[in-house]
Amino acid sequence: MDRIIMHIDVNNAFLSWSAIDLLKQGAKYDIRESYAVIGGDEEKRRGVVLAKSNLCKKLGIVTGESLYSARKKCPNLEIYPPNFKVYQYYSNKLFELLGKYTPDIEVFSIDECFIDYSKVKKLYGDELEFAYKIKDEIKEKLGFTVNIGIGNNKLCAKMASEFEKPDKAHTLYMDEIKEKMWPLPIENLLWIGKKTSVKLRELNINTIGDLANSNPHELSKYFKNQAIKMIESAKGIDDSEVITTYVDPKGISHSTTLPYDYTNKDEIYKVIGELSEKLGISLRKQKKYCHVIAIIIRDKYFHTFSHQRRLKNATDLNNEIYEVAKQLFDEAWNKEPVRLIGVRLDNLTESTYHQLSLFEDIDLREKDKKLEEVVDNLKDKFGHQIITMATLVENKKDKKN
DNA sequence: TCTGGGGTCCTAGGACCC
DNA sequence: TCTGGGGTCCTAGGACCC
Repeated sequence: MDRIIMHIDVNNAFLSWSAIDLLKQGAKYDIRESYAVIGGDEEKRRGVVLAKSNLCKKLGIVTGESLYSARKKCPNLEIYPPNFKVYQYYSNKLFELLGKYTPDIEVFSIDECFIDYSKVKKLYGDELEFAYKIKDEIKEKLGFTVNIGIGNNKLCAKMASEFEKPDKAHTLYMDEIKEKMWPLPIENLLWIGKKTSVKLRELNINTIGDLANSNPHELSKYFKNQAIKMIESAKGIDDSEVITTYVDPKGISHSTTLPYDYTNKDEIYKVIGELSEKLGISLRKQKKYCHVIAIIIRDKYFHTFSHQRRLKNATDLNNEIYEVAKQLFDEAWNKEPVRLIGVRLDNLTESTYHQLSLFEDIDLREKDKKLEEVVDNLKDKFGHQIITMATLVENKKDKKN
């Protein structure tokens, strides 16, 4: 039997959710109806568009572009800061509402999910009617609009939700692919980004239909193994499952764009310390250990590179992460001023017994671990500012003196 | 006052082993 | 006295998604 999959996608999520929140706080008008974007702090050099209103979209403003460039397209642009607590609140509300109808939901991101409707069709009947009902219920109860796409697999459902926006439901069944998907420009196809679309257009493949009908052998010359997958996508083929259970992350990372380019090693170490500490806390919260630590550096020329190392012994301790990350930084740094610094933990595993290296002091390690657990608890109770790693405290002392 | 932050997956090349 | 070949693990980088 054919599967029926739904993709639910909040229209301009961050902007819509901020709009509702601002109205609640007594705002005079709805920023969804004006030339507004949600954007990062330009003073901190995080000035990019995170979400835009439909009016801004019409002016060609896209997510991810700099506010500087967005303002050129719209001189009176209104810029609002993101509020992630509010976003998480409305995201939860959305998934709660959907959860009343079926537990078979794959949360794909903060504002998107898939539903395997095949499993509940007997209960709720025709999928398109159901989609309309749900989207109206969301609008009425939560105050924002969604698009719903329906297809025989996740790919088609997601493609369908991208059709006309906002506040719409669309179908893209297998027998509608030719008519509804093939005329679209190649850029619209999922997994075909900027780089790939440029190459495809050079090969005179301009629409999704062109790609679907291209010669796999010929295309393999340019895209190797990816070619087959690309053509399958263009034909609307996708057998990936809706995954309704929680999937552990394979790695975690934190990174930060610095308020100005850093050249002083101690200043950079301090940031690495803060990032390591955050990572250590979330690692211990998840009861995980990491086997690989990486440092990510972006220099003032926007050149981004990384350096990683597999550990002999997996760790979940701030200080061990910090020490390795610092070392990796020293090995990788090209001495150019640093714009962004990041730390990433990979190859996460469930708590594994710690294999002691020959000269390691087991008591010392146990003490470290106990200490960090105590600190975690204190932070939960009193907030983050209360305790920082010894090195950070020392840095602060140095500054005072 | 140009260009966020957090992920996943894939590929290529080198090291190492049999 | 002229260079195998397959498999696995590891690292770096790139492309894509939200």
